Amino acid sequence: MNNTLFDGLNTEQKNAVECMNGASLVIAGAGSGKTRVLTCRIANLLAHNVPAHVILSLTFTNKAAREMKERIAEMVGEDIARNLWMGTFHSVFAKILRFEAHHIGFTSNFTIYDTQDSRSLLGKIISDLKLEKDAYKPAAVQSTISKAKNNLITAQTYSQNTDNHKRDAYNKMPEIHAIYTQYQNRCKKADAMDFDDLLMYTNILFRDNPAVLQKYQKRFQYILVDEYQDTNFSQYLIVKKLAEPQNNVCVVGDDAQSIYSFRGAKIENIFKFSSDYPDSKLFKLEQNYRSTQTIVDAANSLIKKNTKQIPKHTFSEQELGNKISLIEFATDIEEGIGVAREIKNLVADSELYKDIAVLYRTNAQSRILEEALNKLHIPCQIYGGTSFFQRKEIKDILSYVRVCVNPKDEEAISRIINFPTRGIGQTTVQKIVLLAERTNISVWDVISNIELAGDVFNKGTIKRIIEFRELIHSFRKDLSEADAYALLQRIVELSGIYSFLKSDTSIEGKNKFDNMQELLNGAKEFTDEEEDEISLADYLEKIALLTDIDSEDDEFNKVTLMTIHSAKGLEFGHCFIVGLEENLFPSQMSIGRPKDVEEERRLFYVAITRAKMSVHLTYALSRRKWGNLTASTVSRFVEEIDAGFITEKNTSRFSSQPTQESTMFANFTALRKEKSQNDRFAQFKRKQSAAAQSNTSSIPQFEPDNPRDIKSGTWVLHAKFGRGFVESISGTFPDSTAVINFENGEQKRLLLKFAKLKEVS
DNA sequence: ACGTGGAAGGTTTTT
DNA sequence: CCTTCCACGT
Repeated sequence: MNNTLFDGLNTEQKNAVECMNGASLVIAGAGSGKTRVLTCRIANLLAHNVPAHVILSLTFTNKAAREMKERIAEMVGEDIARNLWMGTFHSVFAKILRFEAHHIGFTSNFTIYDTQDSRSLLGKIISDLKLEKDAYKPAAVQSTISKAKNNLITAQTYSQNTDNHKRDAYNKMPEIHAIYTQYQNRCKKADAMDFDDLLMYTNILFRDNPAVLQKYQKRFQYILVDEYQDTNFSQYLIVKKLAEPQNNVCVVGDDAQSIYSFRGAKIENIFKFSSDYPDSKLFKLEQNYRSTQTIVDAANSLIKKNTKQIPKHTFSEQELGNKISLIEFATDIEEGIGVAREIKNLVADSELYKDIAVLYRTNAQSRILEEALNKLHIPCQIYGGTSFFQRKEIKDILSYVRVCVNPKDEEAISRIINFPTRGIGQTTVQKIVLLAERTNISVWDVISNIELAGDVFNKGTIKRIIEFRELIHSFRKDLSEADAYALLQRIVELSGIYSFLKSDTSIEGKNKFDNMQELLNGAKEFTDEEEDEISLADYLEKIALLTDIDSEDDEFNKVTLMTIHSAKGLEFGHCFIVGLEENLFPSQMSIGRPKDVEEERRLFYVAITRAKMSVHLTYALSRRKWGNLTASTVSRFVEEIDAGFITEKNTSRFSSQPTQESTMFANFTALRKEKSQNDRFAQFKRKQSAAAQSNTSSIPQFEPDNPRDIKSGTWVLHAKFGRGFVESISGTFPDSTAVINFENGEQKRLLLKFAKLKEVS
């Protein structure tokens, strides 16, 4: 039919694309062109007159969905591609749940609680139930409940099951069932769902409403699932139910890359696909088009050590390539510097920064690496860590929006009821919550009828609560008319957040103020960008389900720093995999549990196979943990790669002189205070406002230098103040300040990161 | 009600 | 090391 569709596909890929009906399992090794197969398969369906809106394609990140949509749009046109249902499980089914919310006792404006929100609620419940908080750690309780939800065990079934009771008693947390039950009640009363609820309630919706299920079964005639090896039971069942009865379901995955079991993912899903769908076809994509032969063979030699696998033989016909280098360092700091130096070497060999990635097991490792790269002036971008939207000031502002959209949102109310402080203290809040509990209404309902509780609160308190209520009411009035940006602007102003942050003159406070501005700019951009009428609820949902990978854009030439988990599905020319030490990678948590070590091994496999050209492994003999130096040994995984693929370089013997080392160390400890750089959203916005500022100035336009490069004792140009002499620089980036004597006679102390200075001779 | 300071406690990985 | 929690003073 459409021959161009199949151009350049190998036989197996072609077969996988061509097969339209029935169930198919595509085992796609790393770099085997699986995204291509998925996009071509969808394009092929469209070419056979399958309407776009009956195709549901579930991806692992929103970014993957966006990119796939773009590629399909190039093939079949934007008008058609836009009608495809494409996104993560969470975002697609959140959308559906909003349509169908009334069936399960929610409104379409329900809030999505993030990990922080749900943990905070759990903490409250634990203290409400008067349980020992030493035994009941919110994080542990949260993960137990999360696991239950991912296996579709509701609070009710959980409470009835004696096995759960036994296990919880063994873990010294016998009351988890009570916490779970109350947690679900509180969430429902708050019209809120956590991430796991999105999937669980989807299952409940389909289970209890056959007509609704039928509607979506009819709508989604073709279902595609990417990264199937990382689906959990809840997701598995959604797919299974929706696909019935035609079972036009195509799942793509690689058992060797299953790395999310901590989140409930079941590698078994991919193992048993063929028995779940007895008529299913199996396609194996075994040729790796991404990496050199050495990389593929080395990765294979590693993954062989795992016991249970779907048999496959992945191979590369690319060049043989360099061996994998292995470098030992004396300390974690030297490891960072060593990696930075190696990157310099690559760049000297005309490689681009953006084709290089540094991958690590834990986010905590990122700082030292970032410092080292900064030190050698290597541009880099960190993904993950505390995201912009999780910062306190941002969450506080967004909590106002959340309360406007859904006043029952208890977590949001408790964040803002006394922020900025308006004389409604802890005791008052506790009383309100207690009253809500006792009368079985929401916290907002109590606030709405606070006048009736004259015996519980004194007059002044009631007055203040009413003021708060009226404030929210005034925002809600504008909800339908004002766009996200306009309302946010009103919120920060009328709530007092604007003046509160403005009056905080500490460097931290300035940072927060700046973040607030960035949030507003981001909202403006969002409202401007979207063609359709966008509600605040949409804005919130977008933010709630955002991943840091989602906001990635490749236009900057920077080295990528990220966890291996985040690197899933990505590829880079050259990969540095750092911290290959026992108890770090494999993680300490996994050691002793063979199943977990296998997952760590798969994680290492994923890391290696991200690279096209070269892989560099590093480890340090000592590493700082909680401020203490701890000795470490090389990871078992390194030795599991066939030695023939590795060349060893030992630099720990050539480490710097003690004196140099100690000064270097001192510098780094000073640098360590550096924070908040790891946020691409913020950086992106900073860039934008920099551009905006230089346009409005009366001084000739100029490109500011990197603020890190500004030295004291030099002449600089400032957009507003003109020429000036840098008297001194103090503090560490990004909080470093410069005292500058300007030619107009003014002396200013400026935060370097905002000052937009350019050195002049 | 609210800010401060000192002590304790906490690290995988993420939608 | 860095964050969070609690007790105390205002």
